[in-house]
Amino acid sequence: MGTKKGTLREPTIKDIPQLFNVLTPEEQKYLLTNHTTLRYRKNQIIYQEGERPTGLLCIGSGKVKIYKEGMMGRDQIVRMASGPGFIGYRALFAHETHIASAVVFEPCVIFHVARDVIMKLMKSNNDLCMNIIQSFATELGFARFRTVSLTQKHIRGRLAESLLVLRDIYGYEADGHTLGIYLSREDLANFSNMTASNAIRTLTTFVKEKALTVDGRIIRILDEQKLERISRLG
Amino acid sequence: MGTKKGTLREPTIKDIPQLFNVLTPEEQKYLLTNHTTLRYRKNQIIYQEGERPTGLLCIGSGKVKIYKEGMMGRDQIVRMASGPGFIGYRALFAHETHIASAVVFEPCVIFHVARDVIMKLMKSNNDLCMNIIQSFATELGFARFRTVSLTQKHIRGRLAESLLVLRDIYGYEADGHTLGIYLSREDLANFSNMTASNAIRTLTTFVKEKALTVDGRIIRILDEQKLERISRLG
DNA sequence: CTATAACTATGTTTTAAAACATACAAAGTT
DNA sequence: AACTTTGTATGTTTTAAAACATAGTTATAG
Repeated sequence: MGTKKGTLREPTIKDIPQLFNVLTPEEQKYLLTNHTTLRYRKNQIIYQEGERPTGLLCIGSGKVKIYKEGMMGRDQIVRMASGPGFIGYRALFAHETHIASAVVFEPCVIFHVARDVIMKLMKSNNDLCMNIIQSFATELGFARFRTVSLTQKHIRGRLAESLLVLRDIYGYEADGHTLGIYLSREDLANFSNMTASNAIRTLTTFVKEKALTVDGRIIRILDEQKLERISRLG
Repeated sequence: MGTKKGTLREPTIKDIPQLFNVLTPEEQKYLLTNHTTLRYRKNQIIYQEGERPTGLLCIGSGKVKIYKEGMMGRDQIVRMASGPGFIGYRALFAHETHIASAVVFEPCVIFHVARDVIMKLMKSNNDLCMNIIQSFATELGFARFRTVSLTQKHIRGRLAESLLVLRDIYGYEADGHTLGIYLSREDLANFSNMTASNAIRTLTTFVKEKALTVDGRIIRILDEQKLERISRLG
């Protein structure tokens, strides 16, 4: 659950099991000499809406925010990602431009596997295809689930659910209560389909109801059951 | 564009190009003897939320509504499908239960390819994998796009967009104006994230604005430009 | 062929959430 | 240190959409 892993040693592409572990020794060798390692710092843009993907991107470590620009400059965060996993692969495989932007939230090590290289590997290795299919299936399921929540739940329910989703993705810090991601109120709002004002207000009421405590961007969840109840009924 | 195709002759699994055309003659033979053809009539349930998928389903002909149950029995139509294409494959490849239900909207011929059969074909045929990946990529893109629309656009914009999406999927009848799908006001509402009352009301205003005419479930689009404008700005 | 249910239509009321308006605190710059 | 920017907090107003109410209309079943 912790987020320390990346601080111990820099990850390599071997740390992306859904990519590396299914390859034959031969293919592994090929991949090792045919990828690049990119390092990003906070707020750097990995790719932007409208750009053409050049290959498969794999998060080795770090945290990434993926968002779409909505009406009147109101962003919608469609996904918060962390390693190990793929980003930007939808556009790659749909042969389209990116429909969302990816920006670094916490320093990242990212591996870039050029289109031809990943295609060649996929041609020779079915398990890799199946893993990519699995990623798609999971992500599409999550997208469906969230669409219903974001369109039908009320503000309290949306925010409570978002906090629980963030817990599922990033877990807690060592104390077992502090959310492992430190979003601004605005990002939290953009992840929960509401305005920043309402995110702030609603967080405040959650604090009053003793479901959590807040200290700047540090959110400590005190009562998961209560949040789950709010998420379900709100 | 037309919807007549199915009435001329009953489709076979050969009419699912993304499945059949990429197979070797050998594999085609195997598939031909290892699938079942299912016929459904209006309102029949193909699968339901919570059920476990048993194989890949391909729409040969007909129209299918795929929806998720939301809060307080309010359904959300996540997709309107027609042949040739896959349905229910997300759950199959995610190894999960269905997260949405599929119900027949217009009489369907559907091909069922058992899990083991499709898996075997995918193991031996990469182009098939790539086609399935392509389906996922397209559908995920659509889901993302719709999430932003359904959460951020106002009622008029959502309804206008939904009508244009339905046009893209089902096209027009021979007259070049009549939408090729006849949804109830409630279905239209469930596809546009609004209540039936608001779908009715908003349709009425579109008629007054001469963007379309309505006769029961028959919708004739008169001014696509106007709808596009409403979709963009609303 | 009536009865019952499902669908469509429209007016009225209520409510949730956005928009707007300040204000204060923290962080970063010059 | 003074200044600017950015993020957080709260109160007030406005508005979009839901909820509610009622009624006509069309299907469908007994």
